[in-house]
Amino acid sequence: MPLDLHNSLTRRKDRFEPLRAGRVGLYVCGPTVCDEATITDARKVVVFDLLHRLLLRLYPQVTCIRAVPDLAMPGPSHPAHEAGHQDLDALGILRPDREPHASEHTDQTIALIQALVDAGHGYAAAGHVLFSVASIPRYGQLSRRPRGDAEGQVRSEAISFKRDPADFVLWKPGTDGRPGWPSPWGFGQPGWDVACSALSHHHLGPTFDIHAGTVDELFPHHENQLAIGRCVHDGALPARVWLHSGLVTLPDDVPPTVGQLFRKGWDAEVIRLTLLSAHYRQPLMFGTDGLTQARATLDRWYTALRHANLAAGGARPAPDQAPDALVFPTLAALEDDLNTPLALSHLHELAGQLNKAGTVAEQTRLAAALAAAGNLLGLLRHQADTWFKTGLQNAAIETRIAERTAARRAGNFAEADRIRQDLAAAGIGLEDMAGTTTWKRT
RNA sequence: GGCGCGGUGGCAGAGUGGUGAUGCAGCGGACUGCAAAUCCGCGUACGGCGGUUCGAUUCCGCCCCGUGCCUCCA
Repeated sequence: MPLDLHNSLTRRKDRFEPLRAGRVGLYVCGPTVCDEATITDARKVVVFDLLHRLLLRLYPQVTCIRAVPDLAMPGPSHPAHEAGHQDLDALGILRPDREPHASEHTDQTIALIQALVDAGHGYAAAGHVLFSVASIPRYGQLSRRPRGDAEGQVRSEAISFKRDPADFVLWKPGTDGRPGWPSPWGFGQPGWDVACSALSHHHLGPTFDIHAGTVDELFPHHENQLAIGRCVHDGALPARVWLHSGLVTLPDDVPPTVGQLFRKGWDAEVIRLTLLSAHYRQPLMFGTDGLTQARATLDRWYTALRHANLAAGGARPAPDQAPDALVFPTLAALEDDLNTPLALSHLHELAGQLNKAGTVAEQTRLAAALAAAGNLLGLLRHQADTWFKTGLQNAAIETRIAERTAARRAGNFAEADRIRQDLAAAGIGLEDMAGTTTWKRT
């Protein structure tokens, strides 16, 4: 089962081959969970979590590193980090193998800067250390940006000690109030780009498989990491595949953080599905309409699963027993550059088949397959009945339903409808099945 | 201005050089005490103008619109 990924370096979809057979290193770059997670952060994290899960399924040994660039507010115990973690865990994110903090790798970062200086790629000037883009043959390879464009030169006058306007900061002198560290070049702090390079180098080595981030980081951040990486490994690329996820547009009707969405009552799976409803490289409009539609979609799938449970006398679907052939189309869609919209269409296909299934055995197979396919995406992790009943006063509702059932049996439909209406007003919808009545929040 | 990315039916959103996914909404039907759920059926969608081609939504050029980056900031 081949995996194809769109590589920003080649600007094509390429067949993925691990550098070392069976072992994959994944580095997720950029600002993550330094504060309460924003929707934009969440998209990146969810998308590359999906990739992480997929890699785990395809390769025996996967190392996922998610960098935390906390130079501005150092320390893994920063309270904001924990809040971010809680939200991300709730979204069903697999914890990366390590989440190195830039603030805890300043020794490695300084060593890396020193190595660059020693090799003639970095130079000190006015308390800074700068990377000399002229010292490598192909700066700009990733972003394909023409060198020396007019405006860049104008802006660079502010830092006139640069040898080349495109040179970027490896170390900068300390400023009052900001965290800093001692170094051979004085007290100060590392540039963001080298810090990330040091993290990936330290945890995954000089060359690893996949470097992932958002498009807005492509230039200059990733370009600079690429340049640094080349210098410490004889010109070889630090990562073979560079992935970029698209940005999120937030309409005014939606709060900017995941935590706020939770507080407004949006379920984690609804948020996750909304984030996966567009292909990861496409721009995503994250609005209430999208959330509403995602919830309707999950309701449809959970309804199918619930009916199958009922038919099977309460048995839950067993995703691990799903026939491979039924799950395969979903997996294949994900292996094709994480084509989540296509994968989701396969879930709909499974749900449709499940709804039409004639026998309990068939329903069991299809329910297992639907759950398994959903799990590939980190979805459908709840028990179906729970999905519809979360947070509600079950006992009281069951009593009312029993009263209504009695009324129906007695032919007192006026009373039955009154109870239905009462419950509907309380946000409870009733569903009369063959021999029983189920309910759900609406 | 430079370098990118995108514009698909009412909405969301894949995909493809030639039988036009999928979901939501809508319309018609089946089922139902009513309803819900479900099932069946229904839609001449590919920003504009040219070009290549037997044939383009899909390839090329130009234009329009939207959006991202253009540096040391996390």
